[in-house]
Amino acid sequence: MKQTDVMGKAPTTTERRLNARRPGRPVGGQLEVDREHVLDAAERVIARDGAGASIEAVALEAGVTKPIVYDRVGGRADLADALAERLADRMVDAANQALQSGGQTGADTGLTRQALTTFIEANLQVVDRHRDLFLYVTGGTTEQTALGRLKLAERSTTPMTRALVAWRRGFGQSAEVAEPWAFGIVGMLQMSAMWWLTQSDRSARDVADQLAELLWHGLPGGDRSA
Amino acid sequence: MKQTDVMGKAPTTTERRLNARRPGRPVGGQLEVDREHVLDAAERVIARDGAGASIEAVALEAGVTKPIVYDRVGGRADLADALAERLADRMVDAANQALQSGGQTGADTGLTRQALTTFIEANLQVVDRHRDLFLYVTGGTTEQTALGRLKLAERSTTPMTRALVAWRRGFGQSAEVAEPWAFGIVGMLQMSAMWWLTQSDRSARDVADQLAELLWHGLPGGDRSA
DNA sequence: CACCTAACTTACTACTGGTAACTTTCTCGT
DNA sequence: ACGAGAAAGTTACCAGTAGTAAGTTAGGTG
Repeated sequence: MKQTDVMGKAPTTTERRLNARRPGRPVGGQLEVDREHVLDAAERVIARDGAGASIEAVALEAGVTKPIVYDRVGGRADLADALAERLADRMVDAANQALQSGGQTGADTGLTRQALTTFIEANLQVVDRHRDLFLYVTGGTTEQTALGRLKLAERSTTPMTRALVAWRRGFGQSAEVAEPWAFGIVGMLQMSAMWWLTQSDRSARDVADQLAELLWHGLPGGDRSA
Repeated sequence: MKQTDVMGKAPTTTERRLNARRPGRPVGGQLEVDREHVLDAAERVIARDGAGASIEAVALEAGVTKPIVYDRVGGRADLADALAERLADRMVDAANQALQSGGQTGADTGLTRQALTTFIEANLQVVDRHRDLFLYVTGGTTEQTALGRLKLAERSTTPMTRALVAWRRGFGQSAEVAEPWAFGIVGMLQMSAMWWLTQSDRSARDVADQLAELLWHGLPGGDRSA
């Protein structure tokens, strides 16, 4: 598998570069391997090999060597961070799309209970579709990645915080609760997703509806007495 | 497993055993190093060195060698599991104690908003007191430990699920929501704790009160219109 | 007493994240 | 035009970790 003679054909730069096994600066400028390329490869590896994927496997899948990965995306914690942002964006997008196709505009207009259910269900389905990525991102032993988990949350919560601020202001109520509420809700969604994925056989819609019920009416439910 | 209580005939049996550096079966029966001893050592190491503590460090702190740790508690995932159970128990205890000293009995009688705040605050304070243990337990890359995180949740949720079932039944409502609600609430608490520990300078009581507000009245707040 | 088993310790494997050192190509000032 | 230095790779390596196999001694048993 060692084709040392390079001059035979003139393959496209990509081909030759990715197979370059000899050290030294590559001919013809920089490798067209950027951050996104590596992140895509990482997602593929994680989807294939599970959440325990190693940096080396990512480099192999991306067709580059390890130091390239470190140059493009940074260390393992940074990789998890970047993937967390992607996943969070996908969740936000899915939720927005679901809300729009349902006739709800989500953030700007009044939030309804129905919209809340839709939002939660969309989130569950994204987690379901990217199961191992979710595990990879929410895992991580070092303190760095523990904070990275917060970053995923932050990315998810930023739009939610904005929506909550507007929502509360619309009722003339203090918006100070917006941030803890947003983090709390995201935590609820993450844990529920984990439970749903591994221990429950209910439908996503059922779980979403039940969580929406809690978030909308609160613990005492519709008719409270205490 | 019985810890063979050796007579005190030989002074410092423990001392000599723990310092035994020569291979072979120890004199005077089995080492009185049981699971609890190792778990205690693990907690000390984590409190001292942070969440990145290694098995080897745990073994050293416990005064034993690595295979002993593997024999007594199992691999790294099992260790995290066991510590998770301990932490969860401590949380439940703290919450119950706070509720009782506040005149509330928590699970059996009617739950009030005030009791909910107390409950949440007690949880936050336990996490604060065992910061690195919390990080250690909620971390972990492998799928095993990811499920272990669920185990922590499960241990916390079991009493809560029971309470919720009773609570809902008391209102003549379906108790099917109890399990997802319990997991969701625990997730909310975990994420909120993380946020509070690392990014917020509010008091535990304030955060607890704000989360209780959400869980009690729901998103629309006291006066809803939508 | 000889031998087998229990209960350790030592020493090792396999792997991982991360980095230093080296090699080649490009660029640019003189 | 040409040589020095910067740029952009690859190789080879290091340190540390989870987990285990093999070796060693004390205790029990026919």
